[in-house]
Parts: sequence; C-alpha cells; structure tokens
Amino acid sequence: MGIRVRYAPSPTGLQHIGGVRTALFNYFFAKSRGGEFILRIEDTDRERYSENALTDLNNTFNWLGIEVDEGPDKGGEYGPYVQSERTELYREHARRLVESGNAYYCYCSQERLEKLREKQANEKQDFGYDRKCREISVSEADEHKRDSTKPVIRLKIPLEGETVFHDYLLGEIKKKNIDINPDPVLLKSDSYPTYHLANVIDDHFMNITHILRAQEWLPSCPLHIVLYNAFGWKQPQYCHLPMVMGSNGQKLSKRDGATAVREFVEKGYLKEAIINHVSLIGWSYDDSREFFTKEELEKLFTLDKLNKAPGVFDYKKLDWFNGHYIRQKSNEELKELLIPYLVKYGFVEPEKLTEMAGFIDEIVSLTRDRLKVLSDIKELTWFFFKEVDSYAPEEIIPKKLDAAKTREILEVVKKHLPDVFSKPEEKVEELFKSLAESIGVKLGDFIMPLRVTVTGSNVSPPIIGSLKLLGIEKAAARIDRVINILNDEVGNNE
RNA sequence: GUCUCCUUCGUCUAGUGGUUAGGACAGCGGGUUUUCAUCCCGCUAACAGGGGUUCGACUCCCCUAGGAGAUGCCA
Repeated sequence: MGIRVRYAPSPTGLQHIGGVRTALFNYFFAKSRGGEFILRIEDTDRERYSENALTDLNNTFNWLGIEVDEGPDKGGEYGPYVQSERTELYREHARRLVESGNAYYCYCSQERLEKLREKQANEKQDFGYDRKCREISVSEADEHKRDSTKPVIRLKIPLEGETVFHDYLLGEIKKKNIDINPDPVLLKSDSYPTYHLANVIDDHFMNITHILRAQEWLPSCPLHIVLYNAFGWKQPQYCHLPMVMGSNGQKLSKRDGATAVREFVEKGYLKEAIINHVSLIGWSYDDSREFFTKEELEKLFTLDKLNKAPGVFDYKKLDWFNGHYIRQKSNEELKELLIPYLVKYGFVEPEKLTEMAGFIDEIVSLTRDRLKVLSDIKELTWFFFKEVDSYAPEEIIPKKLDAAKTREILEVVKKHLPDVFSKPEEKVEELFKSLAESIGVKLGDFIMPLRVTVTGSNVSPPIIGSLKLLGIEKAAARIDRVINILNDEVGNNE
C-alpha cells in the first residue's frame, strides 16, 4: 500500500500559519512519495463549530494551490470525510471498548470535575480525573440511569507499566502509564466523540500510514497508542513536527502580528512567499539553497531534513521573500495582482480598467522594485489619484536652501514643463541637471522640492516618470499651489 | 506542581569526531542612484553551562540551567 497522509483541521477558526505549515508538509510528503493527501474535517466540537472556518479552509487551499486526493468535496472511497457524518461509527466503537473492558461509563457531573480541579490546584496535587467511576457498582450505575444523567465514556488507561512508541523524528518515546492523562473522555455526553477517539478510528479506517502533526500532540500520543492497542489495530508511523513560534518564543499568536492566512492575503503577500518561507521553518534542503517553488517542494521534500527544535516565524524574512517573488513576476502578472488593490483603495473604478490599462502599466513599472507587499501600492501611488491635502514648507524647502531659492527652482521647472512632457526621460534628466547647475544648486536639492510638490512626500517613485504619468495640468497646478505657499514664506521672512 | 520534548549568530538554518563553524534574513558600513527602493560589495554576530568518553569534541554519554508543549466532555 502507498503512503496516505491527512490534514485534519477542526473548523473552529481561520486557517493560520501553523496549520498551513502542517498541511503543506503532509502534502509535500505525499507528493514526493507518490502518495495520497487526504483532507478530513474534525468537526466534533459542536460549540465552537463555524461555517466560516470551513469556507476559509477552502479559500486557503485554493489560494495556495493545494489539491486534495480525497476529501469532503472531492470524495473518495473512505468517506465520508467529515466527522459529524461518522458519529455512528464512533459510538459503536466506544461501546465496543466498554464491552471489552477497555472503557467505562462515567456519570460525574461537570460541577464535580470543576471542584476536583480546583481542589487539586489548591493542594498542589497532580491534575486529572480521579477515576471515580472506573469501578462503579452496577446498582450505582442503575441509579444514575434513573436520574437520567448523561454519561460519558472514558478510556481505561492501564495503571501500571509504560507505553512506548516510535517517532520518526524524535525516536523512541516512553511514558509511564500513570503519567498519561488519567482516563480521558472518548465519547462526550452529547454523544459526539472527542478528538482522541475520532482521530484514531478515522486514521485506522482511512488507512492513514503516516501521521505528520505538530509537536503539541506529542503528550497525548501515548493515549492514542493505548487506544490502538485496545482496538487491536496497527498504529501508523508518527512524525511530530516542530512548532511554529512567535517572536516571544511561544506559540504563534495574534499579538505577534498576522497569523491567519487570510490576513496575509489581504496585505498582499504572495502564495509563493508564504509557501517558501513556511517550508523553511523546521525543514531545510541543504546549506545554501533558499528559494523553492511549490512544485519543487513537491519533489524535494523529505522527512529526514526535518529539524527537531521549534522555529520562530520571522516576519521580516517573509517580507524579503515576498519582495523577491514580486520582482519575479512579469509586469503583466504583477498588474493583475495589483489591480484589486487599486480598485479597493478607490484609485481606479472597475469599469475604467480597460481604459486605464496603459496608465496602470506605467504604475507597475514605476513601483515594482519598491513593493514589499502588494498593499504598498497605496502609499506609493495615491498622489496620482488624489489631491495632496496640504504642504508643509519645511518639507518642501531643502535644508541648505531657503524659500526664495526653492521658489526659483519651481518657477524654472514650470517654465520648462512643456519640455518635460515632450522629451524622453533621459533628456529630461539632462535638462534638470543643466537647470540645477544654472541656478547653482545640486541636482538632489533641485529635485526634492519638485518631488514633494508633485507627490506630497519626500519619498516617492522616480520623479520624472511620476511627473509624466501625472500629466501636465495636474503637475502645473501643484507647482503653482506650492509657489504660492512659498510666496507667503518669502514675504514672512522679509 | 507533574510529564514529555527541545537547545549553533537577534531570527531561519548547514554541520553527524579533526572546518578560519558555512549560508540566508535582520542590523551596520560602502558602491550604483533624483528620494525611497532594487541591485552589487563588505562588516558585526553563535555551538547555554558543567562534567565525562576520546589523541581530538558543536558533533557521543551524563548532570544542571533555560525554553516550549501538554496536563479539558478544545482540537
């Protein structure tokens, strides 16, 4: 039998970086070994269930280009792939465990469990269920049935011995049975299974061969082994992946910045960058290669290059990858990526897209080296579409110059404006150089007031290209406006 | 508290007994340049600590410390 792996998210929130990393590694592992990648929805927590989470999952997979071999939408011979549609299977197997003496009904109320926990915390005892119902008498059970307490089914963890399993990455892992979570719930009082039960049953019946999941599952793995043994099933191969951390060294969380894939998409991160960056947390290829496409990873990924230690998600490095992949795009591709942002910021109306195609082409080539994320387009190009709110004289006037000199620069530019718009860019640059020389200022000091005038900022795309794109009328109007401001300045100083 | 896992530059990592401990991001400096970027060049920076084993330890073993995760009728 070939390799079969699965990604089994719980639809309770947005897909985040950690989850996607797990999905990707499973996917790459399957692809590289000619195996099957299965998607299974673990929606057994009915309280936290969210329809939204499901669409977000689909969006994320579509965006990343992950295609599943079997799953809820795709189908497959091991379905259904949604746990809430498999509840009868779990109930039957839970009952079977009770019959075989590996599990038992527990009638303890939530209140009792809470008090128990409280007491354990106060008295600094070990945490966990006290196994009160493990040896419950028949008459006591009958009594509970009469008062219609909804029982749960708990697994009997052996009281002695130890459980050993093998992890591909971590090697042999031993745990004394008394240290395993004492008798975890398998079937909840709403008769839905817990993760532990459903996960083990599904992995078995879906013929999953390898389990690649985050290391946060490591502590409950012995429990799963006990379950496999109780059923008499062969356990799959385990490989617990190092976790993805935030900059504080703890589990990546919202306070670290964006964590949901959707947020990264909105900010204008490319899937190439996300895939590349995420793949290099906990995995490497060799001592120097750093760029990998999804297709390459589908061939190159191997378990033996995994790292044991958790890795911090570095936002700066993601930015760098993103800039790299933006620059990798053709102008045409980048234009398509940028258009939604131009529309979103109200710069371009959707119906004018074809009319403005040439204009947008220019914007793309003016900004492509300056974009870290696609949404940077807003700060970089707003002045083409909106008026400059206000000018601060201290922004306009270069440090070494005064208002009068600055005004002179703008007036001289104004005079030559027709040339600026009729000549090619190189000629305009020559023109500016000679004009700067003729009035005795450096080219930089000559251009900066013009830049602020035209773009409203002292940081902008190249000024000559920007000027030409803006158009002579708007350019002239902005120059006039600033000359007026400078007139006042000169007046004040006299 | 208890259990389990982890530990190379600030960060991601290469390294499997003998290396000037390599690369990348970030940072810093320089070059190109009309600003900012891009691009190019350079610099700073690490084997957590202590014991062993060995002719020789980043590499193997033990201890300590630190970190993380788990300890739910959440996954």
